Amino acid sequence: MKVTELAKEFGTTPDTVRYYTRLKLLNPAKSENGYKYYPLTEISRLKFILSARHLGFSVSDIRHIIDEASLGKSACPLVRSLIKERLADTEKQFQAMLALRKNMNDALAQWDVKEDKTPTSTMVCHLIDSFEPTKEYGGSHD
Amino acid sequence: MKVTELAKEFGTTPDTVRYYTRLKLLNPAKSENGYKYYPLTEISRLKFILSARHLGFSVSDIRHIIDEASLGKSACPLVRSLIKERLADTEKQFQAMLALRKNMNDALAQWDVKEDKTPTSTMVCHLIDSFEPTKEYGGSHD
DNA sequence: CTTGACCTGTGTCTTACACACAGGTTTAAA
DNA sequence: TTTAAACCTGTGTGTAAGACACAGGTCAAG
Repeated sequence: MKVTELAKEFGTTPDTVRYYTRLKLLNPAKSENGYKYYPLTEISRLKFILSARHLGFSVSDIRHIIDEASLGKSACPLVRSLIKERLADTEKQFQAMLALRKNMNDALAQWDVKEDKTPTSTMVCHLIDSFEPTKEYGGSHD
Repeated sequence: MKVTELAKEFGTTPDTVRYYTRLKLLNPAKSENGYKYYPLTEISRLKFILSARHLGFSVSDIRHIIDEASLGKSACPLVRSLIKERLADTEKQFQAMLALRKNMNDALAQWDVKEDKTPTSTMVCHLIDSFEPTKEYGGSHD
């Protein structure tokens, strides 16, 4: 399979396939014309990489996992351990986004009843300057 | 005020202050010794920038807002318009994180009852390979 | 006057690709 | 058969928002 074929097969982009290839996560054969051809092992490896990405693993994680597996060892323990870290990261980001979203919605609501004002030397926009986060609890969890 | 003082005052880092200064969002005076000194107008401008960042505006957005205000015009209409875009972006990312988090939790649960396996030429880790997203509805909203 | 704590600018690094570009290759039509 | 479209190649750069490094200047205290 060639780059674009492969990309389409798995619903990704040629650039992504090239990217992984650049990082040597994929190792295609090169035909005489200079084109890259991906044999079955590389095809299933791409599938693996994409699945792992969908599970929140970073490309660097994936590299470590592949390295482990290529030593003949089971990568499963590493995978189990890594996903817990990534889940914790995701949870943090998720909470941050939750708070951000709330702030944004609160701002929209507050601003609805405020008029526009012209700026001064110390005030670019009073909407933003006067916004208050509507704190519900003092964040003491971090 | 000097860089580090300013950063501490608003709970950010000197690097962040320097970054905004590099982008000319802040325009400190330079004293003879070469140090940067931030007068009151710049101090309140930093406060503005940080508030805007907390509301999900990008640095680029902020630049546009400041540009608008520096023409003497009210930046409020722009601000109202931009935050709606950013809120939509945030909502999208939020939903994506929600789905990711679910996938990760599902994976953890599924894997709990699976044993480790050694890799083969076409399988790096069966945990990842065999993971199924537990789709609840066919995502047809984008 | 020296030590240590601050400051300076500038340059590089990060993530996971997307996009650009100059040029080689293949394919299908003319 | 010529040629033009449609593919492919590697490599280089851009992205967001800073973090970190580094060589060197400056300042307060002992």
